[in-house]
Amino acid sequence: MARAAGLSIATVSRALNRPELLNEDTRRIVNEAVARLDYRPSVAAKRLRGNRTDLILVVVPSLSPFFLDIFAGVEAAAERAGFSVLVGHTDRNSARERLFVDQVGASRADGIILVTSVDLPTLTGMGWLPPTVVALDVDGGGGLPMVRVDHVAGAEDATNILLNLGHTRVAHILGPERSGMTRHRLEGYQRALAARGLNVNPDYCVRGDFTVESGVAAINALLALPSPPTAVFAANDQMAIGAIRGLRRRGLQVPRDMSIFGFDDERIAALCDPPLSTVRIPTFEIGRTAMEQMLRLLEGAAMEHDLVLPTELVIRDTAAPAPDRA
Amino acid sequence: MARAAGLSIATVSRALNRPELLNEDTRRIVNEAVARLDYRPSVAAKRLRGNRTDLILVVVPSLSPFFLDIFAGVEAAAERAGFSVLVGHTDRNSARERLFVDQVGASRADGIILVTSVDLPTLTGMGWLPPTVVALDVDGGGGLPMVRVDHVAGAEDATNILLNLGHTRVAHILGPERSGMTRHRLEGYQRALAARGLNVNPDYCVRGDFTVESGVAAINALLALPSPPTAVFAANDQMAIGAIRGLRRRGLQVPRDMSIFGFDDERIAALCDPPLSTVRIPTFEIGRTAMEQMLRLLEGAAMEHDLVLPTELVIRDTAAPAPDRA
DNA sequence: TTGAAAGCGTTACCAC
DNA sequence: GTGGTAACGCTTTCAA
Repeated sequence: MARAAGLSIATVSRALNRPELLNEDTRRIVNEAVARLDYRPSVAAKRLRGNRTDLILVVVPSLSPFFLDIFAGVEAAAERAGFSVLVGHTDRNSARERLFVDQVGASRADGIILVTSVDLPTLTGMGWLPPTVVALDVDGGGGLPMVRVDHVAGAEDATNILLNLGHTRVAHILGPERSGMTRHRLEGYQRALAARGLNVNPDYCVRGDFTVESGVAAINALLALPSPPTAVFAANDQMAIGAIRGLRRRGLQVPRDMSIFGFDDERIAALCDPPLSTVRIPTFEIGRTAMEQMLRLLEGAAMEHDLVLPTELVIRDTAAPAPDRA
Repeated sequence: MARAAGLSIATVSRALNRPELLNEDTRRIVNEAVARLDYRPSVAAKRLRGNRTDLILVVVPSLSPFFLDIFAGVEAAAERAGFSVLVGHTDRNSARERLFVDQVGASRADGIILVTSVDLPTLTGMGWLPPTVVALDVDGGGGLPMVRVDHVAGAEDATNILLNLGHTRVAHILGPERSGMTRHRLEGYQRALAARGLNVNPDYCVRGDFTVESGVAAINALLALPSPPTAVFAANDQMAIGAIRGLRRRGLQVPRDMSIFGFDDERIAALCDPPLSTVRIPTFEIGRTAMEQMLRLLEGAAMEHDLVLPTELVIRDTAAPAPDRA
């Protein structure tokens, strides 16, 4: 103990936390002793008293690059506030999710940020919940603080780009059934068409499952139509890339023969050939905002309980004017 | 406090930690009380006594997808041992790295896994160091426990594949200067050639900087040679993809007109067109092994101080027999 | 088999 | 301004 400094234990504590209360001399003495003994306050003891850990647990369903930027955002905001970030992933397993929540219950962390909860209803049904913020879930719910993104508006924007380029036959490759994301993105597509008085041709809505292969299959189905589209909005980048690949295999070029738009702005979108026009989800900002919400929650400050962040169009090289306009 | 269970504080503690010492009845009483009060032991208090946090800090230079699998490996091993994982990134900033090390010094975590240290020499020069494992650094050093990967052997294997396909004019696109990784991969390339009695044509070694663009530039330089190579081993996937792209722009096809080999097996390698043959770095295993080393370090158990993991060839579609053999 | 009590390193309250 | 001390919630001797 730093009482080898010849001073009382209380004084040392003050010197470290509220130096302004002390004599300059005493302060100096303490500082010297600290330096001499290479003394570091025990975080554990501080926690025992303060009942806080300055730790936030971020739980993701899977460790995909997509969540990396979210994490980066959380970390940025956390660091500024003196928090560190614990990471866990649930493997989309609801039991694991509950386990993590319990960890926080056991005061291993001050709060938990759930990036896309696996099973929100069960969670909110569990009597007590630690301070929780849900990020990126499509559907609101549970009355927990949320940070989300407007998939409908994003899809509408993307479709509008295609429409503004003069395309009138614009198809949509949907995501898997029963996914809220799929539903929202489809809705955005429909809205954009409706706003122009165009009606949705059911043949132009083909189902995929978010994989590259399903994109290839979808474009083949579209091409087999008596009157194929001239532009395609895919519900994610992978399927958009599949579409481009399918087109290329038939000797068709993007965007000369067909315009393509994706969604997500995954890393590969910028790297593929040609670079894909797509819709960016503000991942970093979602992470940052979620952490900021957490800080407010922890302080008991007033807060907006459902924050919706806008997406952003990323125009690259896969969308060109419609052929009759070119 | 669970002394509402009518028992002494010590008994409760025992019931939770060493139930075998107790009467079955008492044990039951405690369990009931625990359930009734939804009691959770305070981690903070436990730590104060035990002087450990059951936390491991993983520090990466940047938040790239590459480190994701490493993290997954660390987490897998950590979870099994009852540890949680804290994540930090240094932005390649040596001061930040020292900061994280200090965090551990302040007993916020029991140990630190440095995934590619920014500044190992400074660190080892800092008098005291917390339990530290270094993962993925190319050069050994500092006497710290290391988990590494054999870049030389990986590069040699890749080059040998090309050589075995009958190519005699095999070029290499190097990474940036002053990178240990670049040096090792170049060495592997040279070794493979030397083993066949081939000598290294300096024109066939062109410098890149690990970006797609530099790959395009490199392939252009190679193609401009009086006698261009028929196969290219690029020091990473990005440059390999750049090479493929450059080739395609000139109407050349891979692997028909040129064989290409990458290094790293990034996600994009499987997704690009055609899927890239490359060398996989066992990222998950590196993470797991590093954490296992950490566990040994913490226990003071005997351990190998420099573990080198093998790379793995991933044969996809970008390498074909040499033209005169086809 | 169980209970009492010391001690872990802080902070915060109250005296001096 | 500074020192004494209780309290935080646990583990771990030591006694009973």
